[in-house]
Amino acid sequence: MMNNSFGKVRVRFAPSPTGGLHLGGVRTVLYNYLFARKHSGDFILRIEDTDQTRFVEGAEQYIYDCLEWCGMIPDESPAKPGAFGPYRQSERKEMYREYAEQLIKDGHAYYAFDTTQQLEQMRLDFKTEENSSPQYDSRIRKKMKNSLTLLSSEVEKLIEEKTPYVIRIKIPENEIITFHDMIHHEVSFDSNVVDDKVLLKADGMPTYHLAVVVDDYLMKITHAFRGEEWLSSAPVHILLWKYLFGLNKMPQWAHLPLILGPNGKLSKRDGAKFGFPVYAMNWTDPRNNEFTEGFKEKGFLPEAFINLLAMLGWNSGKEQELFSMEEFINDFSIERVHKSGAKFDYEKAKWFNHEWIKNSSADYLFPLVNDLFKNKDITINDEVFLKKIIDLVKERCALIPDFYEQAVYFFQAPEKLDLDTIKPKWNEAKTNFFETFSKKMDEISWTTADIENAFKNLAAEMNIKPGELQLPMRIMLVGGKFGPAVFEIAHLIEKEETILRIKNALTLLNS
RNA sequence: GCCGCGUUGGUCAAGAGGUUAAGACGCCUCCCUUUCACGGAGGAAUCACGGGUUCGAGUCCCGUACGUGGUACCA
Repeated sequence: MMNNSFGKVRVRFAPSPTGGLHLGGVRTVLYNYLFARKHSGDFILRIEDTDQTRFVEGAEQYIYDCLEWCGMIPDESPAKPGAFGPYRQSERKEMYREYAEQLIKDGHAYYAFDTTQQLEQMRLDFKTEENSSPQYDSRIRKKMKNSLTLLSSEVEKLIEEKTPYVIRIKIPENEIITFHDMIHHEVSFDSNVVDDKVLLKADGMPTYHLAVVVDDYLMKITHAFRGEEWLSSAPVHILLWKYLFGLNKMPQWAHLPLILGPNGKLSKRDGAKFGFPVYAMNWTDPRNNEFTEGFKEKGFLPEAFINLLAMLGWNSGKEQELFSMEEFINDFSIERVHKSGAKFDYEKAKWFNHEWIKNSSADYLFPLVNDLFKNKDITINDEVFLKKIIDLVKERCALIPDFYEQAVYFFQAPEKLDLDTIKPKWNEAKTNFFETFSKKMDEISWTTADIENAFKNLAAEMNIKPGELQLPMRIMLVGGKFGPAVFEIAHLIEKEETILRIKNALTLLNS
């Protein structure tokens, strides 16, 4: 897909490094990434750190880590500069001013000297019932302290005296600003309800509005995808493009629908409240040590995370729900992204992960499960054995940590036995059976089939239904009512361990 | 308040004027399995509301309601 005067497709993800990367953010990256790959374009990471008061230590590195975990490495970024650097807006500070000055020269912007207090006063003074929050607009600006109301000599004087000022865009009156959005199609705004946004702040830094337009131009961005929360400020950006570079050079816009929580917009509070992660990876805010859980650490596979995110707001039109990144790249189209926000459903998210775990090989899962056990102080020496166990239990695991409960009894005797389920029906005959069975084990060649045969033959001999013995056997070995075939388990934990666990259980049952 | 955007089962969604309104998650029943899961077969459950347009509307138009975003020298 070609765009305007540029050849190659270039898209960007432009987060501000303020900490955490939530579901919606990752999905924005994803759609950018898929689009870039689909059209053999470039995927750029630009750090939008123009608000120096919100800088958070480690936040940029965290973004790289998340992108790497998800398998979406940018082609150009602060860490891997291309030909359009620098890639941090704070390092581009000097580039923005000339564009702001140009706008003033052309009559599309002006200096404003109002202090914060004066702005607050204005909002108070002009507040009415019909207008609960007055904006700095075409009507109000005539009453404020700016280069539109001041004499040019006064303006020069103020600037000479180093009076702090900002540069504001001068929104035209009575214009309908219309633009095409790849998802929403035609969107239009009345310029009379758009305010004169600050373009250049008193500290010389641009606001998002100026920076995004200038950088998208300078970086030759062809398609700009961002969250729908930006739709309301789109008219400012459109105007800026028109005044600065020409609408024909403007990237195509796509405003992505929001991802919602169980009641309304998704917040990190929802995570704590409903017990699901909202960030890609664990994040601890260095300012207050506030911890927010991540999908990675919760036990999600990155493939599953990507998969579930992609399906939240986009659909291929086919029945297929499980997609690899390659398949997504192949099938993705921005036109099929939905207009409306999607509510995040943790149950469905787990289903995706479960499917991915089931479909993953033991080789792939091994490092994750191995780490899990290591963190629980269980060292596994036999890699081949663990992989066998992984294949045996993976269909029972929705999240990686589930492997612990589902497999720990292969490595150590269960700490607690669910005796309550067998005690009511326990009797001497059963004790007798298990004692006899333990003694007979030496005669059994220790294969799953032989154990089962011996077990069933003895049950028949002693006139007990095998079914009444199998559950007790399971609880003795596993601790609870779960896990794969019980004779398979006996086979895998070996004869001595089997005898030992039966013996211990018998002691408990008869005490 | 004002402005923008949106609205198909509880959730994700297919659907682009004529369908018995797909499919998935979750829930329920049954089968498989004398465990749990996997797998298989069924089931309950939806076009926000009201007006138009049309022979015919989930699909087009208008209004209302509801949701959501913006309304910062934050992004």
